Amino acid sequence: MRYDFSAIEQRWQQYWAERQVFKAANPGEEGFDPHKPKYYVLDMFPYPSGVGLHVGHPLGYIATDIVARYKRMRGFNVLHPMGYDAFGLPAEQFAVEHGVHPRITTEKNIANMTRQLKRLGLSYDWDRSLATTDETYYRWTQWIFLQLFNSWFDPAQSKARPIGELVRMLESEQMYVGVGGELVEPTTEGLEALAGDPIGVRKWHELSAHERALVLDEQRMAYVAEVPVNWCPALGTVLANEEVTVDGRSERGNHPVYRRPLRQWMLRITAYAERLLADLDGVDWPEPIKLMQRNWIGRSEGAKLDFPLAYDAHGSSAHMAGEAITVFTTRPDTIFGATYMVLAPEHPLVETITTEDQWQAVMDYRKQAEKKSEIERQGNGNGGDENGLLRKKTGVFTGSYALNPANSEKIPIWIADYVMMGYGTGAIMAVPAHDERDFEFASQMGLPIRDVVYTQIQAAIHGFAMQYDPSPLGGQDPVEAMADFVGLCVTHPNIGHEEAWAMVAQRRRPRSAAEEVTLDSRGGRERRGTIAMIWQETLAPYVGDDLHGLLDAARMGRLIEHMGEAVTVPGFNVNSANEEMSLNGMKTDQAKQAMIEWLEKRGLGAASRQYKLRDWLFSRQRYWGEPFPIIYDAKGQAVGLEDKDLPVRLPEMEDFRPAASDDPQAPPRPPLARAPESWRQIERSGGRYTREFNTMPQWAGSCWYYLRFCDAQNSQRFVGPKAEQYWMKPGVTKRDGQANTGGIDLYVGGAEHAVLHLLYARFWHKVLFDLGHVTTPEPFGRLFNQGYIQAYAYRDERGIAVAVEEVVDQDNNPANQVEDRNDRLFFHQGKPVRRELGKMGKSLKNAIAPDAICEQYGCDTLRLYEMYLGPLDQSKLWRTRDILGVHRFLQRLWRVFVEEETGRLKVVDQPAPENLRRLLHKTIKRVSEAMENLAFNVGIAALIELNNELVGRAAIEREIAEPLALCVAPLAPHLAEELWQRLGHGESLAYQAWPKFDPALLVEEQVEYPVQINGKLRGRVVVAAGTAVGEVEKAALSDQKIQACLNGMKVLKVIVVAEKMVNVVAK
RNA sequence: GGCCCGGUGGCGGAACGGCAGACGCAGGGGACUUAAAAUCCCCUUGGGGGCAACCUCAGUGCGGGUUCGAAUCCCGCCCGGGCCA
Repeated sequence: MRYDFSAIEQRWQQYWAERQVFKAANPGEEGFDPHKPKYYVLDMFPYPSGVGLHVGHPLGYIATDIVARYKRMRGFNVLHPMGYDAFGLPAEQFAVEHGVHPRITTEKNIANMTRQLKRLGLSYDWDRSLATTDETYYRWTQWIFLQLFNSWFDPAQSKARPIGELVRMLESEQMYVGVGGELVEPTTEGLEALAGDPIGVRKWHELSAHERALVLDEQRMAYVAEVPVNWCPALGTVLANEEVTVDGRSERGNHPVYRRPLRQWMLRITAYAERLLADLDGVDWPEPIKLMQRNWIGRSEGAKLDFPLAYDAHGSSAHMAGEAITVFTTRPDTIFGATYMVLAPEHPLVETITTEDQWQAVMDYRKQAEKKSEIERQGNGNGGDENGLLRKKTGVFTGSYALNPANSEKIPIWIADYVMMGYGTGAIMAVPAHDERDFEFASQMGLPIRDVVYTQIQAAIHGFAMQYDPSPLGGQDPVEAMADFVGLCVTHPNIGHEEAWAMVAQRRRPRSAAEEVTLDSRGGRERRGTIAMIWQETLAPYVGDDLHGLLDAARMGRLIEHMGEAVTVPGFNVNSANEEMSLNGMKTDQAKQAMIEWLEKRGLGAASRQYKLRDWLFSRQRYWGEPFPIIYDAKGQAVGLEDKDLPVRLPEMEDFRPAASDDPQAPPRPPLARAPESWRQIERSGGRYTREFNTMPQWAGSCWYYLRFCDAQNSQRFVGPKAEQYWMKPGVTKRDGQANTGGIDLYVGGAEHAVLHLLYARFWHKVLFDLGHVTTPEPFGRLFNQGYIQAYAYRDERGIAVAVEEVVDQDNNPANQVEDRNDRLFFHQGKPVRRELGKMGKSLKNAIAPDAICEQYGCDTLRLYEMYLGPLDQSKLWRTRDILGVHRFLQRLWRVFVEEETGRLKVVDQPAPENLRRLLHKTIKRVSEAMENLAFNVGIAALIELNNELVGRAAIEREIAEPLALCVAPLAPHLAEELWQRLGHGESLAYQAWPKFDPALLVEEQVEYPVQINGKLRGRVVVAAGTAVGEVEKAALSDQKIQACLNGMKVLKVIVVAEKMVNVVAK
C-alpha cells in the first residue's frame, strides 16, 4: 500500500469540515474553554483576482496555518480566519473589461479562491469568512465612517472625542470661535485676559445654524475640503498619494496622474501623527517596516516664522499692511542666509502681492504649473527627463518684497512650482547657500547666495582669507601656506586664526599624535611634506586654478557660490548677527536653538513640528466601493445618516463604468451620479436630500476586517465587546521583553503594505480606541513580512514577457528543466528570449498554480516544499523540480509507519533504543524551536534527519512513532492525521498535546571536544559528559596528536569552553 | 544621493562569537531489475599529498580591525534587492 496522498487529503479535509474541527468558539458560546490562553493569527486577506492563486500567494497562509495548528496543540484557543478584500479598482477594472457586473465576477472569484485555499488544507474557521463587499460587512464600514464623521480631535487630550462633546464645550463657552472658524480657547490668565478676547472671536450663541455647522465640519475627523489631489483622468478617479508612483503615474494601470484642486472627503490622520509614531515602540514589528512608517509620517523639527511684507518702494497698496508670509523651516539657524522667498503658485497670497507689472507673467506661470504633476514639479535638477535633458527649475518674480526678520533685509518674493502648497505652509524662505534646490534656483535666476554656515575646512579657508597677506611669506607658495593653515586649524581647533597665521608665516608647526597617525597610514615620506600634500589634495577642488578668486569669495561670504554646491551638512555659523544677537561661531544645533529663542522673544515665530504625512484623501469616483453614509441638504450641508439607515446599498446600475478621459481638465463624474433618482434623492423629515456620489477607497474595508473576524456574525454591533476583549487582548510579550500593546498575536503579509494598509488600519483602530469601541491602542502586536516567491521569466525582443511554459532551450528542453544552468539559450516560438528573475505573478507570465502541484504531489508536499525553500522572510526561487525532495520525505515517512506490500502498521509497543530516543528528543526540541521562530525550513530538516534514521528499520517503536506524527502534524496535517488514526486513535490530532522533550536525554554521555591550536583545528578528544574544565584541558594536552603538533612550542594559555571546544594558545 | 536588507559549494540553504557547508536539489558511482520507474547504499567546496581509514593548505563578496578564536561583531569599499528622494 503506497502513500496515496489524494485519498488521504480528501478524507481528512472532509473530516475537518464535517466535524468543524477548526471552529473557534467565542466567549460565552458552546465549546468555549475560558481557561485556555488565546492566540490570534491572521493573514493579510487577499484581493480575489480573476486568475486565482499562484503558488506565491499561499506562502504566508501556509506559515500561519502551521503556527495555528501548532498553537492549538500547545493548548491555545486559536482564532485563524480568512476573508476577501473585494472592493476596489482592480475588481472594477476587471468587470469593466469583461462587461460583467463586479458583484458577479467578485463572487465567482471568491468561490474559486476559497476552493483553492480549502484544497491546501488550511485550518481556517470558515464560518468567520467575510468579504468587504458583503452588505453585512460594509454596513459596519459605513458605521465606522460615521464614527469618524461624528467625532473631532481634541488636541488638549490628544484624542478623538464625540463631536457632541465639542458642541457642549462651545455652548458652555469653554471654547470660542475665531475669525477663520477655528476654535479659540478663552483667555483667562495674565495680561491677555485683562485686554479681553482677541478681535473677531465669537461665542457659540452668536452664530447662525449654518455657521455652526461650518464650524463643526472644520473639526470633524472626516471632513470635506477642496485640496489639490491626484486626478487620474484615465481611471476617472482621484488617488491617494500612496497610490501614485514616483513617476507620477497610477499604481494601478500606469496612467498619468495630474494635480488639481477638487472637493473631497478627507480623514484627519495627521492629528494622529505623533501617536502613530510613538506607539510603534509598543509593537513587535520588523525594524525596516517601522522605519518606513516613521519616514512616511516624516516628523521634522524646526520653526514657524513670519516674514512681513515690505510695502514701500513698489507702490504696494495699503491692503498689504500687516500681512506676512508664514514659513516653516527645519533650519532656523540659516535665516540670516535667506535671500529670497518662494510661494507655491497656488498660494492664496499670490494675487495679493503680485504687482501690476508682473501680473501677466505670474498668472501665465500659474496656469502652466497646474498642468504639471506633483512629481514633475518635485524633479530636482540632477534628474533628467525622458529625453535626457536636465529638468530646469522655473519660477517668476511677483514684484513684491518681504523683510527678512533676522536682518531686516528686503528680499524678493517669487513663485515657483518647486514649492508645493500641500507641504508645510506653501511658502518657503530660500537659503540658497544651504539648500540644494534653493541653490539651483538662485544660480539660475541670478539671486544672491550668502554663506551662513561653514564646515570646519570652509571656516578655516575663510579664516585664511581674512588673515592672508603675501608679504611675510617670502617666496612660499600661497596654496601651500593655505594647506598648512587649514590643516593646522582643523587638527588644532583651539588655535585661533591669527595665531595659526603667525605660525604658518614663520613655518612653525607643533608636532602632535594626530600627525603621527596620519603619517603612519601613508608611510615613509617626510613628515611635514606629507601632511601638506594631503591638505593640498583636500583643498584642490576648492582652489582650482584661481586662489585669489577663492580668497575674494571667502572674504565676501560667497565661498559656497564659488564652490558651486550648497552646504547642507551641519557646521558653524558665520555672517549671522544683528544688533540684538549673534549666531556666529555656534554649532548648527546650538544656533537653531538660539534663533528660535530670539524669534519667540520677539514674537516673530516659534518652535514647530511638521509632518510629511498628509490627511487621507478618502473619496473615489468609482462604482465598486462602499457608498458614503452621507446626504446633503438643499444648502449643500453634509448630514450623517443614522445607524438605522445603514447599510447604504450600492444601487443596481446597468452602466457602472467611470467617466474615463484623456483630458486632465475633465470634471470628475462619479458613476453613482447616474444612479436611479430613487437612490440619489431621499426624503427625510420633510426635507429633500441628495446622496453623496463618491465611494470609499479600497483601503476602507481592510482597515478593520481583523475586528470583524472576532465576531463575524454579529448583527447588532461591528464587533461584540466580549469577543473583542478576548481575541484582541495583547497576549504576547515583545521579543525585547517589553509589554506589547497590539492585540493580534501574529500578522503575516507582504512588505508592500508597510505604509498603506498598516498605517490606515492603525489610524482607524486608534479612533475606535479613543471612542471606546475597542480596548487596545494598537491592532497588530507582532508583524511578520514573508518574502516573495520568485521565478524565472522570459522576455522577447520587444521586452514583452512570454509564457514560461512555452519557452525551450537550444536543445528543445522545456525551460523549467534547465533554467538554473547558465549555458542555455532560450527560445519562444523559434525566437530568442531573455531570461530574468522576478516576483512570480501575472505580469511576468511566470505564475504556477497550486492546483497542478496538489494534483501531482498532494498539498502536504506543496506545504512542505514552500516552507522548505528557505527562511520565510526572504525572497526565494521557485523550482518545481525540487519538489521531489520533500515528496520523497513524505513517502519515506509513510513507509516508516506502514509496510508497503501489506499495509500493515510497523509500529511496535516496545521501548526504543537509547540512541533513537535521544535523537527523537533532540528533534522535538529543534522542531519546537523552529515553530516558535517561524524557521520552518530548519524544523523540516530536523524531521528529515530523524526519519532518515528510521527508514531502514523493520519496525518502529510507539514512543518514537507517536511524537513523530505529532511533530509532523502542523506541517503535513493530512498525512499526520492518517498516521495518527492508523496508530489507533479515534480522534483528530488537531488538539493533541504537542510532544515534550526530556532535557535529560539531550545531555550526551560523552562529549567530543575539538581541540584547536591557535585557532586551527588539530585534533579531538572524547571525555565523559560533565568532565571538569581542568580535566578536559589535561586530556587535550596529553592527546598524542596534540602533543605532536605542539612539539617544541610553549603553551601560553588553554581556553576550554564547556561542552564546546578547547583552544590551545602556544608559541 | 540617503536609508534599509542581503552576498556561504554547481543550486536552495544550515551554523547561541567556538568542528563552515546540516537538510534538500542537481551531478557521479553502485545494488535491485529483461528494462524503466520506484527504492536502497556510497561519493560530491577547491588545491596538494597518500594504496588506505586519512593528512595538509586555502576557503563564507573585497580590504582592514577587535578576539585565544569571526560566516557571525566593528570600520571602509564592491555587487544585488527594496524604500525614500
